[in-house]
Amino acid sequence: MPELPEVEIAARSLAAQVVGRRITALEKLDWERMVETPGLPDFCALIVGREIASVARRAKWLLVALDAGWTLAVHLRMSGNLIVRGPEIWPDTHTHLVLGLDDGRRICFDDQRKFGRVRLLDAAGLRLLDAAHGPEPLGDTFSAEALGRILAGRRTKLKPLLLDQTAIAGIGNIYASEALWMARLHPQIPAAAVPTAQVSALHAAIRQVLAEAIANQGSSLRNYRNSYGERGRNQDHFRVYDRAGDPCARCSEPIMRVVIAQRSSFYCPNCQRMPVG
DNA sequence: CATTACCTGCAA
DNA sequence: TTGCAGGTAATG
Repeated sequence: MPELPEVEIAARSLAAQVVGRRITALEKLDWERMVETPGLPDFCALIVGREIASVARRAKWLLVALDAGWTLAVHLRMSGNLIVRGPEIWPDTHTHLVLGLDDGRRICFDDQRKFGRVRLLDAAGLRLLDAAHGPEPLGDTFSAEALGRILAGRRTKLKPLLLDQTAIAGIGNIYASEALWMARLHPQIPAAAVPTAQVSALHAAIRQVLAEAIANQGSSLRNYRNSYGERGRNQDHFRVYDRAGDPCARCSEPIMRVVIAQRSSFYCPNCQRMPVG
């Protein structure tokens, strides 16, 4: 479910509610596989008593910085949400991890499909997590030239490369299709075959699509909610994602759905042509 | 590169 | 009943 924009909104809405609060208890954990590291006794012992210093995002990871140098790293995967609830609301069957706070509220990790994961990392662990990901597409270092270097020499298809978190961080299945439509690039073009002018177009498209989605509070197709439990509205602005058969906004040709690297992909067969050859 | 696995729920 | 879902890791 959540890609960069959704995780960004989740981080912001969580920060607004919990920075400065102290974690007083691990009140519920009914899906132990959710905690990847450290082991459960250590996780519980280390997290209780920590104060929340800040909340940030790296790639699709939520980073909750705690005191004493620890960071709670949370990956929402397909259906996870971090939602802050008051003491009067006891969460539902999809709430698998609950952190009690010193003001009586709780941070609830809801996850219908149970793919979400958390890690409690020290500074070294955080550096490793960071180093495992490509550049932030909305960051200063992500230039058109930087994107060109990422594409150069790669024989993989363009869309799967956009989904590779070690190449570029944070892009998922929705925004890959959306950015390719905006840049008029066929999703199956070999990455190295993208013409230079189109590399610039793709760079701009990636940034525009992600920035628009953040401005719209993320996309809520099914499960996604911010940390207040509210839906995003970017799903009302998709140009191609989940719109097979609809007319292209540029040329009215019907949008196609194809499967590339085992993922649904949406594109306009007229606007997004493969170069000849 | 493709397949399978991890899970649950929903719509066709 | 089947297929599909915003992600990722582990296998041939």
